[in-house]
Amino acid sequence: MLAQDAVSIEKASAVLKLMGDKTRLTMLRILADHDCCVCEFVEIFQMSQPSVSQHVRKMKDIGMIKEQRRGQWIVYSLNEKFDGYSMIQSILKQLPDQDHHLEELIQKGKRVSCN
Amino acid sequence: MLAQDAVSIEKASAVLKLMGDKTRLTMLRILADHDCCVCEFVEIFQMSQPSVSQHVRKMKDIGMIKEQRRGQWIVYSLNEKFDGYSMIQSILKQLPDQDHHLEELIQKGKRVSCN
DNA sequence: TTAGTATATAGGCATATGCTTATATACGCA
DNA sequence: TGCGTATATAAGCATATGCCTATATACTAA
Repeated sequence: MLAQDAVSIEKASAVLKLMGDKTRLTMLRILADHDCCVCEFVEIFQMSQPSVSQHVRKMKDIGMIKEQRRGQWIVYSLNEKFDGYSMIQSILKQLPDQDHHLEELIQKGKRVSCN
Repeated sequence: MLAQDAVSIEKASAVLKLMGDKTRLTMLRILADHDCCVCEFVEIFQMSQPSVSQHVRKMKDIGMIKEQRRGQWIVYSLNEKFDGYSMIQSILKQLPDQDHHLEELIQKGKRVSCN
């Protein structure tokens, strides 16, 4: 059972490395509850759009998150088919939810995705 | 229950950052089953002793591992009192055991600690 | 087609990281 | 005490990382 779910050290270290950045970890924790697009992350982290795009790209490249175009926006979400998905989830569920960021976003009228 | 065990994003990202290095992650996976000293890691990773010491130091500084002098050697082990301990364990148990490294060590007659 | 918005990519820069060699410190034992 | 072994620290270097600005691309809607 454990062996079945086992992820290689190489893969795991790559995943953990990406999760070792505070910004990305927060993004992932948010994505665990809410899909988001780049412009929402820009607002939440008060960071330049290219910086957000780069963080998102790294996570997408490795397969942790997936994208779905929705009109003008590209909505990102956790990729439940990623073979490190259960590890990611087991980590994220030990972190405090980041709903305050979403609430702030809504208050500002900047929430885009609807889920 | 989750909230009780929750680790801050800051703390978690610091832990995950350290775990995001393949060498350190392997060390931790080994330590989950066997205490080890620096010279054993040097043998296992075929890496300079200062490099090993630096990896170990980072993990000790943050509190993930603890040390115990045993005569000439300093034996390192996971620190079960670390407040991210359960997160670390939940990650490590999803990784393949690294017993082959220990076996090789014993075969070479380089195993030091006895547990 | 054109303007506006969302996102991606390119290039540059400051800092962080991981490794090395050289050296210092700590302990065990003759 | 003095030597051998184990570990830590210092300094240097090459590469990686995360951020920025500038610019390109993609889509919507007038």
